[in-house]
Amino acid sequence: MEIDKVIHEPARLRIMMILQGVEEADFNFLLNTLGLTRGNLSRHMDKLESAGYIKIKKSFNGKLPYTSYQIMKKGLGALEQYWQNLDQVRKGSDLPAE
Amino acid sequence: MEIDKVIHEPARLRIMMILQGVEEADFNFLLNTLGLTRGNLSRHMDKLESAGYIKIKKSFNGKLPYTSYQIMKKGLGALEQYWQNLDQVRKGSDLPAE
DNA sequence: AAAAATAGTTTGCATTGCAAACAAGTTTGC
DNA sequence: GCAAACTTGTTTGCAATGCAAACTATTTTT
Repeated sequence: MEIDKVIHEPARLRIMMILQGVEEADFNFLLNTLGLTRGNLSRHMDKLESAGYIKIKKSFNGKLPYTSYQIMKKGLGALEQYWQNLDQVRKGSDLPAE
Repeated sequence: MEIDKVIHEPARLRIMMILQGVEEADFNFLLNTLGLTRGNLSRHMDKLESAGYIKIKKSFNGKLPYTSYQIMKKGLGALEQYWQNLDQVRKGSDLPAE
């Protein structure tokens, strides 16, 4: 049993928990909600996209760029698995000779 | 609410969960149980000691050095707090405007 | 038209996890 | 009895990562 490092990072875990509950969320919403710097948020989203956990949707809001994010099936599955794995650790049932 | 990075590292979280349940555990027991390298384990234990979460007890088993570890009150508290914080994240109740 | 704001991205640094190399002694084999 | 191999850890060095400052590109304000 391996803890998923992509999800384990607290900022990304929070992002995944947010995305799990909504249709989609945009850059500024996440920024305000999480209190990260923009650079930091940008990198985290890249990482989540590289893992195939979210989709980045770029468009324009009027003339300004507008970026929003959507969790993907793979991301939902990974998130669920993550919590299950953590439950195992919590119960101690990840140790041999239980 | 801040996730405790000292505990958050999966290897150290497992170590803390083990130490929580026993009087004390020695180096080789942790080594075999967790499947880390010796160097890696040594560093993790240093980190936990620096945080004041465990006590390192050095003695001799016959003529060979023998190192064992014991969780401290501060460590127990931090571990409990850690799980509480993670529960908050899980419930989404760490977000503003809940 | 210059200055400030918006919306992100890229770069660079400091920290950290990890294993290889090292240290210090002990036991085994010849 | 001494060299080789084992035990028990620690230290060193590298690669990856989180983080914020600096940058890009465009738009809005003054």
